[in-house]
Amino acid sequence: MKSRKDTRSRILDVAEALFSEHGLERVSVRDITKKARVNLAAINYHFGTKEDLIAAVIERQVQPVNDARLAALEELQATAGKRGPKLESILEAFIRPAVQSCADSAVEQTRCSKFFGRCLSEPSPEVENLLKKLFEPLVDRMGEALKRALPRLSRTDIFWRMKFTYGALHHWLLTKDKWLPDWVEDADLEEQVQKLIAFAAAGFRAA
Amino acid sequence: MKSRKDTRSRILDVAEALFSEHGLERVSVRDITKKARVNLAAINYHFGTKEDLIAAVIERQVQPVNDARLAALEELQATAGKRGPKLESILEAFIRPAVQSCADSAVEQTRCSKFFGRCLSEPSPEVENLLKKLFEPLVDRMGEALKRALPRLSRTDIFWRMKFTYGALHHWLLTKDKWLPDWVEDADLEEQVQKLIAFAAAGFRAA
DNA sequence: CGCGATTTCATACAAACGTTTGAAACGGAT
DNA sequence: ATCCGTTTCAAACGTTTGTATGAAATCGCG
Repeated sequence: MKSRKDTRSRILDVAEALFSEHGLERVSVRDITKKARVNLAAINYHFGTKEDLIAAVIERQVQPVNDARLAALEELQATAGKRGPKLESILEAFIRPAVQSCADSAVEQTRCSKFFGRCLSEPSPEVENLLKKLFEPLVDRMGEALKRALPRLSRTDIFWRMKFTYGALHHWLLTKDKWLPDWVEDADLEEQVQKLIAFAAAGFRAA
Repeated sequence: MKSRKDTRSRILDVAEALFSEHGLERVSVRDITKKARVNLAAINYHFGTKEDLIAAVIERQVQPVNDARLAALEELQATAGKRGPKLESILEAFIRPAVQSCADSAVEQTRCSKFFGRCLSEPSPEVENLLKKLFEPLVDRMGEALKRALPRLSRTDIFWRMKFTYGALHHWLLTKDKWLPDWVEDADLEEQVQKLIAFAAAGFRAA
């Protein structure tokens, strides 16, 4: 019972890293098993199919981030006044866990960000449904909180602006270390987070 | 000389459609040749490798959009006062051509949008370099125009906010017809364009 | 220890992949 | 009609893919 979890989680780690770096489709089960130094059959034994492995990696990556988002949101609402939490705080509750989860993986800061971004454009129907399942509750709660912070905005407007914010966040995570002109002052991560929050907050407050 | 262009462009059309729908990696040359009703070897004959075909599709899709963006930008600057074009106009010059190119393809409105979004997360180094080449001049010109419209903003800030806007645009294009809650009022395309422009403009104007 | 269940292993399989080949069909110019 | 360059074709190539198999190894437990 010891080495099972060892193999299983080693596969998950390596798969996450490789998927992040090269995309879900370009990585073969052989690439994973070789780098994880486990037998080729281990993936099918532990996860079933490659698709199931992908789902497991996504779930392990996305679930805690969205849980953290929901937790941050609840804490905000618990400590907020009768008018609910401030817009910037809500956006931070949404943005920071995604960024944080990257910093946590220590070894390679960009890994999670990249993987995070990848998921969104992988068109396999299974992945799509999984993502829908993982994000639906979050979208609902975020929508409620934002509606309270911006009562003049319609639910539809909030929905679209959430989508815009979402896109900004993920495109930033996916490409923030790429195509950087040399004249860009090397802003650290925290600074960029603040810039994004300010940008989205202003966008939400647009007339 | 007649049927050559016929075959070539039929391959390009089908490839664009299939890549958009299923992603660059999940579509095989056999899928393309079968749907285009051309011989299997036609792709290698006309384009070289599959990678070269991908590059050709991307170039055919992205180049005219970016050309239209640059043209719109130049026209704006020609007719603008001494303070340069308005922020909203600059953003519209950036956003609308991408949307327009989708509407143009008539048959399937979502096709281009999807393909557009796909390119960004396909990590092949060749694709990356091609995209860099295709976007670099646009990023430069946009940066200049925005710097004139927002003189108080640093070039770095403009760069990041352009990235955010870019992400919002492409994520919207990629997912606007997906995961739509039933309570979202069916806003038409033009309305959504205006929402995005307003959102980004406010974001750019943030303190 | 010895037994039953779990995990690892080397190997094999069929299918799908991108690409190549050489001959056949075609086009327009002479 | 003949010729030459271009384009199409059916067939095959060697890899690589995801998955399956059955035996060996390893484990916890009585």
